[in-house]
Amino acid sequence: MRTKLVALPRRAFCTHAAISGTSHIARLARLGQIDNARRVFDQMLHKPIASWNAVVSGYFQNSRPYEAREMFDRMPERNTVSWNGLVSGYVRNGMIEEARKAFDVMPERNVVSWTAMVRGYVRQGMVSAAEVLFWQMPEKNVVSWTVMLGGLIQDGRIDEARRLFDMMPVKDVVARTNMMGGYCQEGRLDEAREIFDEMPHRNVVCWTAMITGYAQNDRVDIARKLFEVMPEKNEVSWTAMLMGYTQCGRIEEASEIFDAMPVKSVVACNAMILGFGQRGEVVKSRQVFDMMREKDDGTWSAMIKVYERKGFELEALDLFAMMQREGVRPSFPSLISILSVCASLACLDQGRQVHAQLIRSHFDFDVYITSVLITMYIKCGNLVKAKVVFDRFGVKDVVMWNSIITGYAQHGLGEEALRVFQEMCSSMTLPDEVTFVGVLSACSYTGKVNEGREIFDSMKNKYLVEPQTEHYACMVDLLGRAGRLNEAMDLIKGMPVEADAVVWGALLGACRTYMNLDLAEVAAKKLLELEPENAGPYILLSNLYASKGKWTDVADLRRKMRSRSVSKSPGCSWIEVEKKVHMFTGGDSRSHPEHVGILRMLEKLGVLLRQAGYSPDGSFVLHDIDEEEKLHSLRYHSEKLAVAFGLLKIPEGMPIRVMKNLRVCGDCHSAIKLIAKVTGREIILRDANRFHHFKDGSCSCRDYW
DNA sequence: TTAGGGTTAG
Repeated sequence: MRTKLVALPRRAFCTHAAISGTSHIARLARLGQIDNARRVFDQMLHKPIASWNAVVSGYFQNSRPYEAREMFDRMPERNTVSWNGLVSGYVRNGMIEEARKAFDVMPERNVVSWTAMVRGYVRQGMVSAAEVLFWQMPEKNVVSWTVMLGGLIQDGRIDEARRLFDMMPVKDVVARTNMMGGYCQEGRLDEAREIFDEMPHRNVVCWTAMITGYAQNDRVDIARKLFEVMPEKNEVSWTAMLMGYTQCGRIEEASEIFDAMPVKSVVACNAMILGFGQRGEVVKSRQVFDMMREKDDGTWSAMIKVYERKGFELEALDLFAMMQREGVRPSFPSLISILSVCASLACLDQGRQVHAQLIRSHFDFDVYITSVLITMYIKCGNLVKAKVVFDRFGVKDVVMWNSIITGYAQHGLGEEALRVFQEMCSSMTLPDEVTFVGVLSACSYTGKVNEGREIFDSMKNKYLVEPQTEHYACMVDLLGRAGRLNEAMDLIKGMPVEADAVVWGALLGACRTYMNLDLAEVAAKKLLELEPENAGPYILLSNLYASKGKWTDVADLRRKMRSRSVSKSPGCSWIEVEKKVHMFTGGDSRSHPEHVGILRMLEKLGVLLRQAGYSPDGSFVLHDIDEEEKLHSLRYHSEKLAVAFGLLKIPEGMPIRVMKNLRVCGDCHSAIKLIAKVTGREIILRDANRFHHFKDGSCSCRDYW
């Protein structure tokens, strides 16, 4: 009697402890704390199979498949759940072959094992393999049918999916929601709505799916009506509604939804950061960001992206540094964002660091991120490194080929670009419209008129790529640079689509080079109609008037600009020194702490340049100001300030890399050529359009830009 | 402790 009394609670205690240990492990693993989960497991005296299974699954859930396998191999005994955990764990980590091996050797299979394997093939996009397995299943339940249904939908085989759906012996909410979502994806809202209306029972998930369906298909107002009447809302449904508004640019309403949400989930906050960012309300984005107590990787990358897109590159970089200080390990999406920041800001040192992180996280085998990486190296002016990364990558896709072709084009390496293009074609990768923009601009930068013409013609005939305005713009540029202005004008007249600002801009640029005032006025007039707020055409035209000494016309233009409140966007240049970016605006060096040194360097250069026979070219200054003032404003152009600072700071033998937000001015171009000569330094300047490699008194663009 | 549906991001 006594033993019984004692034994019973003891056994009850033991079992209870074991169960709670197991569920504790599972909970920790779900929270991403797999190492703590492992500690709990190690401390357990009695380890039931379930606890082993929980640890194995936990490792898989946290993307540590090798440790999961090690635990599995060490298990004293295994049941079907253990084997199923192994199969589904491999599936979850995209290791389909491993999953299949485990599936083939497992001693006993049940519906779960089969379904996990079918799901694995679906996840890999191997839908036919999934179908084969599905029809071999000894027994199926609603879940297995639903997995197969999802596979067909994912494959875009929506009508086949419907046939399968009709064959299902039992349909529950999940299956119906799947079918409904499939129709929504295809834009077949009526069929989706029919399934929704005929559902015997609806839950939050299917209401949300229907709302998303309407929102994604430009029916956000219908979505809102459903949202108002749905019986129960959760964070996800609020977020879906919010997204519906942000995606169609209705930020006011998105913001209202956001304010009304009882619980502001991380996802909703992230969406709102991006939503405000879209409209350029960067401060509001930041307010949401600062308000969040809990942030995920998406939060950081959203805020970084907003900064990057809206031209707050330094803030983006600061935030990335802060993220790392707070110990947040950047994962795939934020690394992509920050690589784009590095590319647009051209901070090579930061970019290199990110590259190292990619290698450490094994992301360097991804085609997509590698293309971003190549672009980053190119935009930082490090073509050699870009090519090394490119060559090392195995099977390349169009985007990667495009990155390197466009890169060569921007650096003025026309021959190389064309060679890579040939290589691409013989590698059986079909060029797309982006490829041709790269190839044609390569021809244009190197003056290969005939090659360009041939390629332009082959686009349609050989590669079945319809030329778009960008391609016409390239051709206008190509002909225009070669001085064939009338041919360029004829091409524009013959365009099947309306010429846009880029096309007219190309013509205007060529008119500037060849001093053709008549055509310039035609192009500029068109441009002022198309983009009245853009300062570019005013400036080009006024430079043209100025260089012909027509100061009354210059004054007229300036009056027009003022009355339409158009202002010249201030030119600025920057340079990275020891992982810090230094920004300079024209005429203003005083804001920099080392302005005294910079001015002294400029004085010194001035003497050296005059000795080398340099005379400043005042035609590049917009205003009709007196000669001396003009020369003064030339001397302090932002690119010159940045170059001077680079000469002070960058060690001898290292190239000086300077970036500018506008096109380099002609005077600076000739000055920097000479600076490269008299100082014996290599200077790489990235302007808004392309790269200039200055060495020994000449530039890689051969004065043709 | 193992298999299915709705929200963000590149």
